[in-house]
Amino acid sequence: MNDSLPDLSRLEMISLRKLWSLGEATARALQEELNGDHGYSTVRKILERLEEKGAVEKVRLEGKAWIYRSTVPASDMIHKEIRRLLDTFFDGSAAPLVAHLADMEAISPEEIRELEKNIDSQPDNPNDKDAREEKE
Amino acid sequence: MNDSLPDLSRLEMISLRKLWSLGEATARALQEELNGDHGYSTVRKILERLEEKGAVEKVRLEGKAWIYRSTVPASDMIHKEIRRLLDTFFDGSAAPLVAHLADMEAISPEEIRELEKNIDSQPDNPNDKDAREEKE
DNA sequence: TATTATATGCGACAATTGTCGCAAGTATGA
DNA sequence: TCATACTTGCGACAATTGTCGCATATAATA
Repeated sequence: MNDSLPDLSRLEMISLRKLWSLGEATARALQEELNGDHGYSTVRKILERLEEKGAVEKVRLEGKAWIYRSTVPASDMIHKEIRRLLDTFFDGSAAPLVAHLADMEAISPEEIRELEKNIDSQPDNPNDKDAREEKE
Repeated sequence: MNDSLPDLSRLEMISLRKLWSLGEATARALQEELNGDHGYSTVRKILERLEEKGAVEKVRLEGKAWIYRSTVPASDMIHKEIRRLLDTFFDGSAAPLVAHLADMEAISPEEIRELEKNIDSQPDNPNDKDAREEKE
């Protein structure tokens, strides 16, 4: 039901993902988790914006530094992104994605075929817009 | 192979995708294909930028209007985007994506299990000697 | 041919995104 | 207690993205 998940930029998404993995972290810890690909100030700004967007919260202080934690369920956000990819490239249907996955990963064709059958028989993807339906 | 695919914005991606479907199209036709969600000037600007990025070319004139066509293979671009999603959320591995897909689409568990096995046995995860985690 | 649509080339702009720098506050150890 | 190390709070900026408007050019047609 979380259709109110915030829109995040690519870097914000990557950062949030790291937070999910870490559980919680200081800006410094996150910066390190990002392999130093981004400066400390940059990471702090990202965290600041994630907080503004309501995707993260300052939990408490560890010494002098704030500790952050994600406030959005990983699965919800991931589903939303998968949905976006599905909508963008395949009119919302999952079967073509699996086909591409097979092409990329060389998954055995038989299983893919069965899988596709199952996906196609699902009453879940009208062309797009909102077909937000879940069960959690 | 084509790692030199241009980085496109969300709207540019959506537009390019429509061009793949249409084969080729004028700015006007594309604008209509986008369901009027975006103004004519906006669509023209998107096309202009896609051309600057080398993702699209002006093919010829139809009357007074330019006709555009994608210059990048759909599959390459789609693979790149799938890869991005995989890298962002699953350290590059496809199995978790399929699991989420199953959760979203209610694909039968058995087939997913087999599929996952196949994906995991593939040599697809170079740079990331990652860790397996999440899935709540 | 003069009018009327419709395109084009370009410029403009606000919002978003990725990047930093710096003054000022604070925990810690010498 | 003071210096050192590390934080925070903010501001700044350039690049990107999404959106348009307008003057000019041109095809269609009255």
